[in-house]
Amino acid sequence: MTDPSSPAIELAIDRIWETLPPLWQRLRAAIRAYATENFNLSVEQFHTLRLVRRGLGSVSELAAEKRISRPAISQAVEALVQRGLLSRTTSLEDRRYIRLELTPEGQALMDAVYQHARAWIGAHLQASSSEDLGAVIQGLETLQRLFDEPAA
Amino acid sequence: MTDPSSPAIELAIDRIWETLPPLWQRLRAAIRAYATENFNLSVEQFHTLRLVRRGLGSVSELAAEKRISRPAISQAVEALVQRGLLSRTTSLEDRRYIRLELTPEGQALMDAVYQHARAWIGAHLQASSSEDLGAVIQGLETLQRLFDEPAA
DNA sequence: TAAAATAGTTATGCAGCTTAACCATTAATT
DNA sequence: AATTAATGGTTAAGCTGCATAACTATTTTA
Repeated sequence: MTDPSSPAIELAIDRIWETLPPLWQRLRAAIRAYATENFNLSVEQFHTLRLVRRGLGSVSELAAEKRISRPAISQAVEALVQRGLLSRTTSLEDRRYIRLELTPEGQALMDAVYQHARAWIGAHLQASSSEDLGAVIQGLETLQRLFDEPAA
Repeated sequence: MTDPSSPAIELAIDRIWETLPPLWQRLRAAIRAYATENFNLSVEQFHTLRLVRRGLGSVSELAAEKRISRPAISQAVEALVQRGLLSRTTSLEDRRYIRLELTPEGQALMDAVYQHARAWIGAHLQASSSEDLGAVIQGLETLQRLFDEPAA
């Protein structure tokens, strides 16, 4: 444990502010440039499909993960179903529950976009030493662990 | 330099994907909960004010930093000027240029919200060892450096 | 069996972004 | 010096993504 107002914490807070928002903006911009142009897919739609691909299989789960309302996800899912990228299947055990899955077309589209996003990230990481990569990986792992749960 | 398709790069890419979006979502949610409730200020408005506070002083600079269109920033700025949080001053040297500044009220509001956001981050970092903090700081510094420029 | 909880949708409205078209001012071209 | 191009900013119209409120359908609980 560390003193709440220690200089190290202050430093980390500033670093988070200076790094996270711009990096996220850039990643979004890179995806937007590719996905909208080639597939007419928005960043948020990509994000939603990505979570389904990762195994989140219902409106409620998606809403919780993205920290937005269920209606918002419901509408986003509807559009993706209309486009044939997602499928909805009512569960037989619990008929309230509607399972979401990528269609084959959705799969293929995600493979392409995800591939491109990885290439974009990879292009930046190519200029890095192995020490750099280690630092990035370890720093992000630590961040993930620290922020995974609600604050103490 | 590292091989573009090395396992370490792949690992870093996955880690970025798994960490960045959820962390950003959570930070946004924390700001939203506080800033909208107490000041009726949206996350994007906060973000814009924050950049002005950091020294970005024109519509074009803000648009470039946020990677969005000038009209979008222009409208956002207009709303903030209406609310008395930002001031616009036409430059005397170059009369196309309109300098943006926080008003005293804007300053005060930013101090309060920023303070709260820092507290939110700090609350998570309290549970961290000094090694954790070091890893976070170094990892983010490295990320910032690697992504600061366009990809090679 | 009635009440409460859970999963999802529909309706309505607002905020924030886009592109296209525009004005004003300054810099570059000739 | 006059014309053209570039820069900084705004206005207009339209779309996406989000919110809350109110609703249906199903399952759980009391």
